[in-house]
Amino acid sequence: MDKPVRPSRVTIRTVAADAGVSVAAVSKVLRNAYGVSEALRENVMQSIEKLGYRPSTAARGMRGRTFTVGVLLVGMDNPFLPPLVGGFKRTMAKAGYNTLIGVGEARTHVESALIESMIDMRIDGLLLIAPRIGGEVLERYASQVPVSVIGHHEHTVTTFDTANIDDCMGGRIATEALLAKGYRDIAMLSLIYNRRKEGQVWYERERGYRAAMTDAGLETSIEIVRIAERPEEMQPQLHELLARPDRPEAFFCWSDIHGVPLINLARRENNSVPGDLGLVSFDNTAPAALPLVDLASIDQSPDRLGALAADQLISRIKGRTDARHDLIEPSLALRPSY
Amino acid sequence: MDKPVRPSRVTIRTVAADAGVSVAAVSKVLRNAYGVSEALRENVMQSIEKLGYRPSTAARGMRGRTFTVGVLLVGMDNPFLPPLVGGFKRTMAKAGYNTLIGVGEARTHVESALIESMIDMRIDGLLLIAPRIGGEVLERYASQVPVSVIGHHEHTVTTFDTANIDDCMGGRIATEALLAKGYRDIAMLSLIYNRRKEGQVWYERERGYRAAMTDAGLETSIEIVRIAERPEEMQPQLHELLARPDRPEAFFCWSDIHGVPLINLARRENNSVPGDLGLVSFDNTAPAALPLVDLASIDQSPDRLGALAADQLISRIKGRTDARHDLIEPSLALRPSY
DNA sequence: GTGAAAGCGCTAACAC
DNA sequence: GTGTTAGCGCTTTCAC
Repeated sequence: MDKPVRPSRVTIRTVAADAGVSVAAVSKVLRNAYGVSEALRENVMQSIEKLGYRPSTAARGMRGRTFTVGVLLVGMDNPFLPPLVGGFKRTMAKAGYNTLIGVGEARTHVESALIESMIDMRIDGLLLIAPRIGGEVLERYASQVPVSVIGHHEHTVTTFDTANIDDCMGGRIATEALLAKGYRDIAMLSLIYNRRKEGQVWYERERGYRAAMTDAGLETSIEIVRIAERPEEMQPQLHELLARPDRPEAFFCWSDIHGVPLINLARRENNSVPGDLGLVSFDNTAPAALPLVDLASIDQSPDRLGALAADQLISRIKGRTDARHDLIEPSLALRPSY
Repeated sequence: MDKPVRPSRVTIRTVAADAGVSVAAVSKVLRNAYGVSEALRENVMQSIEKLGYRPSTAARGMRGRTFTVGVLLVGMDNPFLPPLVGGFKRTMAKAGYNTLIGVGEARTHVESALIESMIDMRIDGLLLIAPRIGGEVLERYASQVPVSVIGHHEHTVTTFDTANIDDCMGGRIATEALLAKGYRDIAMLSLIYNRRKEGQVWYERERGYRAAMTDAGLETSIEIVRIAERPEEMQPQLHELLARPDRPEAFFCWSDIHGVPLINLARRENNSVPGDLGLVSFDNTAPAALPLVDLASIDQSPDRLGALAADQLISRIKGRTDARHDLIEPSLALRPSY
């Protein structure tokens, strides 16, 4: 009474029997392998259709490919992710791959557990989006399965691929847009960090900001304000920032994660944006585009980025062993917030 | 050169050899089965630890449980989903289950393919969130794997479980909130549909709206405006609605999917909300809570809903065969939009 | 309490 | 061009 009753499964053997051929023949038809006559293929396909046969991914995983790839997300909350995953999925689907997603909840050990679990299911490839775990650990996983990483600049690594937008250039473009409007006292809103900053997207964006300020001869005005990521901590920090007597004229926000709450709070506290405050943000997510928000933001072409990572993964699954580290050019979604 | 080299895997046999016991013994320790001495268990655990052994989910799937469950999402865009999936994941994790997610892209055949793929991986259970496919097809899947469904009222079905908030009551609460403020000419914004309406959440919400209006003696004022879901089509329809000479005083929106764009557009076109227009929406997603939006919305307690579905699935995996159809009570997130 | 052995459904050599 | 067969890594009787 403890084991649910299931109708006995249609296996490759059922199909073989029905079509009057060997299991090897069926397997070959399934995998489009060479050495099957048109007649046999037709015959087998008919049986498959008739019996509603579907190969067991689990069993496949024990020998060859599962035709399934995994995606690891930090969390589901960032509205930047849906279009990215969409672009990835579509490209993988065209190549005949299924996509399964795991959510790491921004906790390192959950993330590792999920990655291992996917590897243990014998997925054929793995896309990691803004993983918390560092390069060395990633290399270990990359030795077990083809890996592509988005949101983590590792240009020297050879064991896995990376796809990113040029975050440094994005920071530069955003800052230069503010400079072109005449702002001079421009600060950047970035992230509080406790781990290594090299390779992090926000750090690259900081580099772009610094470069643009320096080129404009404003290195003395460079100021990076670090704000928490979790809403409860972020709000009071943003509030405090807006109340500063020496508040900068304008902010470049490393992400809409900070940018959208900031413009909301600023306007709510009767600052006109632009006017009292200039704001350019990063990621160009849906909330930034809401008419009541209307926040200028650097666009990452997330769908293209996802498709790019998919291309990398596909070619790596096919056998490529040298690394690709691709960058996409960012652009600014112009909106009247600065 | 076409096959990537992988270090040979640590299998159950490696562990058995290292610990000097049989594979059966290792398997039993792994599954906490009866009939293993404390000494043997200790011994095996040590080898597992030492070798960094992880059982292959794929191989497990061929015989027993995979300790993995699947979630099928319509799409990733709805900000209502992250907290729901979070609640589900956490409860499943406590029971020792991994959660993998598939995205159906609101297309029926993608959805079916994904469900079948997960079943073919031998997941132990399946959570379907607002599936496009109908009850009959769901029953077929439910015969292959334990299934729980959110966002689809099917109170009579016995082969799978459902977890929902009481959408009808939600519609009633929202409408009554508007009535209490003195609005009388209240319309509802709902969905254009081409498939069956029974069991759909928006239809349940419509029922609640109708009931509240009728109870208030306003059945003659009942009006349901149907709006498209895709942004490109939605925008002009909302615009047209706001421009109507006989525009109702207030709207109950079936979801923030319509509610958030509507309040944005209304204010952008210089309507004061509330004042010129009263608005109560449904789902209480993050964008509704933005200070510049500040839209009253029915809260579904998505985390509790996810946890509820997880409980259902766990008990069904354990062998329960009678159906559970649970409802959660909705509440109104009070905000000054009406 | 422990181990030997028979599969689970598939793929891929290899033989015919 | 087609079939035979040996596993893949695990679970699970059933002897001992």
